[in-house]
Amino acid sequence: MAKEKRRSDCPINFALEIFGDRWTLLVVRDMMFKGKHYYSEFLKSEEGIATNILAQRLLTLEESGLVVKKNDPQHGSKFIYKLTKKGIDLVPVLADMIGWSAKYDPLSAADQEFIRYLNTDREGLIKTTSDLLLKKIDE
Amino acid sequence: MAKEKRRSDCPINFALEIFGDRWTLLVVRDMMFKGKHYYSEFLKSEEGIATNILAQRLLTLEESGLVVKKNDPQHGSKFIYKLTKKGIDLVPVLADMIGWSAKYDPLSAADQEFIRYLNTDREGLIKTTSDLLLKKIDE
DNA sequence: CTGTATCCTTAGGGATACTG
DNA sequence: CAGTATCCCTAAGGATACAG
Repeated sequence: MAKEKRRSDCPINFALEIFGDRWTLLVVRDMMFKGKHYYSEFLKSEEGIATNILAQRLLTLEESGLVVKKNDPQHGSKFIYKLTKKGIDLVPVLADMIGWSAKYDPLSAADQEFIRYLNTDREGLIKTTSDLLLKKIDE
Repeated sequence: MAKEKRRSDCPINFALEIFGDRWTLLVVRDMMFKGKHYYSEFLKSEEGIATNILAQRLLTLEESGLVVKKNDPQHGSKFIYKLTKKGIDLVPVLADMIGWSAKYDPLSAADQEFIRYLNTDREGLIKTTSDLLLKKIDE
């Protein structure tokens, strides 16, 4: 967890060093498309992330500035995790990944409405999704 | 390397199981944006991939159908690696990753012309890049 | 509920030597 | 040149227990 020297200044490498692993983007997905905000909600996702891994990824997501952790006024002792603008700006990347998988994965469980929206009005989809998330930042 | 059971049918998970690691997309990047086609060219990239890792990733990329390996008629004993349509269809994902990193990485070495093209005419950029790569398939 | 801590196993990966 | 094969070490990750 100590800060490692980056391997290069290539933008693809920069992105990979933040979310180039098999768990980080699943947590982002949960916040981005499934409206999840709580630790216990992430834990319940079907891929079955381990509690120590989840805690670790939430921490690095926070350190990278993609996520903020706040005390949740509503639920008292609970914490709430939200995407920042920097995190929300990954909507296009995730959306395109979904589109690609929907095209090539025979078993894809992608939401068909989402895919049609993506294919007919990508800009609109991204704006709608992003605006919804941006509004949540200040709640 | 044995086929593992997938963790879920989520499209994001599908994508991550193919290229959700710290090396695969760097190899794809080399083919997609740097015009690299040979093993030795990938080895030379500045991130310094190890030879065993490179061989392994090229194999899984082939198995996933993103890359094809052919004997290179020009160079005799050499092999040439090319992106397939399935691989080329990742251009939007990589392009958006580059755009995101260029925005948030202070040290980003992203090509400025590329970024301006991306921000002013994303569709055009994707089409130009993809068409170029598609033409190579049958060479 | 939200994590830490621990233990243990496996996968990832660097270095290097070697083969067709 | 294009890999394989080793060796060895570290990081990733699963299971489970426990603490604030």
